[in-house]
Amino acid sequence: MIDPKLLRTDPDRVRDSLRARGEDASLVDELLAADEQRRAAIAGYEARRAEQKGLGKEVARAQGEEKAALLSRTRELAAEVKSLQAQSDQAGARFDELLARVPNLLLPDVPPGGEDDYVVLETVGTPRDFTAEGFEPQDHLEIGQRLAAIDTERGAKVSGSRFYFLTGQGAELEMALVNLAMAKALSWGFTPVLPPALVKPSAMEGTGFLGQAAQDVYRLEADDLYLVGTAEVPLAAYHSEEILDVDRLPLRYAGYSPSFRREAGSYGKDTRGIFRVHWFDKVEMFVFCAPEDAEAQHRALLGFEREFIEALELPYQVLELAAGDLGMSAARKYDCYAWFPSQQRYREVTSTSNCTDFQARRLNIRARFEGGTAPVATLNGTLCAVPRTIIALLENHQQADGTVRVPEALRPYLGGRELLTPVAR
RNA sequence: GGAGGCGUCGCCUAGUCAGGUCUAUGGCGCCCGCCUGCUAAGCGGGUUGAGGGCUUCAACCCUCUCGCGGGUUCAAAUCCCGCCGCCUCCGCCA
Repeated sequence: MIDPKLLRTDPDRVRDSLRARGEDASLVDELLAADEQRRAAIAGYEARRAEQKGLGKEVARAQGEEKAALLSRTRELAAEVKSLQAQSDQAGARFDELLARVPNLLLPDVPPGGEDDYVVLETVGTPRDFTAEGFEPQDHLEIGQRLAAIDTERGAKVSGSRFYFLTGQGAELEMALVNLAMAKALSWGFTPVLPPALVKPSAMEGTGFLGQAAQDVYRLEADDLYLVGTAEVPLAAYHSEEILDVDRLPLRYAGYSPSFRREAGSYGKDTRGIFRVHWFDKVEMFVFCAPEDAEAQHRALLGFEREFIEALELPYQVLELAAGDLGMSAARKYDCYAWFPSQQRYREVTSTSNCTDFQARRLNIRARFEGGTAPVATLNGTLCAVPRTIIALLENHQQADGTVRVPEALRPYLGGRELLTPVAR
């Protein structure tokens, strides 16, 4: 959530942020009205309650008739206090509910517009010219099937559409990618984490995934648990309700976990292969830091993502997303899009968000700064989303003879192998 | 799944049976000060967190906070109900 004090001190800033995201700014006026009601109700309750407590002490001291007289007075007061408390609770709940609907404030210079209004910050590397090499590039599914690495047919048989098995070299590839990613993260000072993939509603709510994104989340009705769509959720909630040691910030974690997404509303989109699936594994970076360090940490996360993509020798672009495409929690977001030869375009492989203090407020994660405790900033970034990374690898490094070249950085994690080779089935 | 025990302001702890100056005790740790060749000890004070009032700051004041949520009562750390977590034992299982 945003800082509720801002509503009173700088409501126009909140309005501007809502408008830039393409949302209705009248929410701010509703909130201001609700805030006033809430404050009045609380003040009324607190005054009466103080009176009641004072009388209570007199009752404790008094004896006999005096006590009986006091008791009859305080009985009336008790009823009044109870009703005032109910009013105050209700007004507070109304305010909280409205406040939870406000998305994070944008950072300066976030590009205006929606999904298509991203800004390409940089293009790195050059897509291969397969025509000049004299062969037609195949798409990842054909390559994956030839290598006996990807099996979507049996995925559909066992689990339904948008499911797959990684087998043989495909399974080895995931292990290699994850090990490379984790080794790099470790060298950068991240703490490796294997988090739970099922979380309570509070964790989902706190990370902002039960807002507009709720229809994309799997829920286990019988146990009131959610399947996480990213390790960001358990990693963020890891320190919920805690006051962190400011001297140990930034805290940086690299979580490896499965990710589950219903992909509601994407029917018919990216149906071939493993580009858009209901389940995949991912290594996710997560940072807790002081608010003033957040932008620097964000640039660092983007740098780590780029280093990983470059280690895999993939051509890519760095994008800054526009206001309307940030999601509820992010104040700024950078994506890396890798070149996909079969589609002749760049597609998303990583994404990093600066959530400033938005998630920390919801999850009650603070640190003791000079001048008191205050929410920290949280940031997240994809290090390796396995299926999309596999797609990019297979397609970009395929060769005319049907083999796939293994980039040098990955070889140590594949027993030194330089090539993935077709397997008869 | 069954039985029992436990959960108090950083850590430990008193208080819960017999509801009321509990405005939560004491110790450790930590912070500030005094004292002091230095250090230690000693002495004095402070030390849960949140929201609000006053507001330049500080001091001060109010409400909430004894795992969480309800209930009983004029009044709940204390009584009742539900839930969560931890520990011990039993059963089942990768």
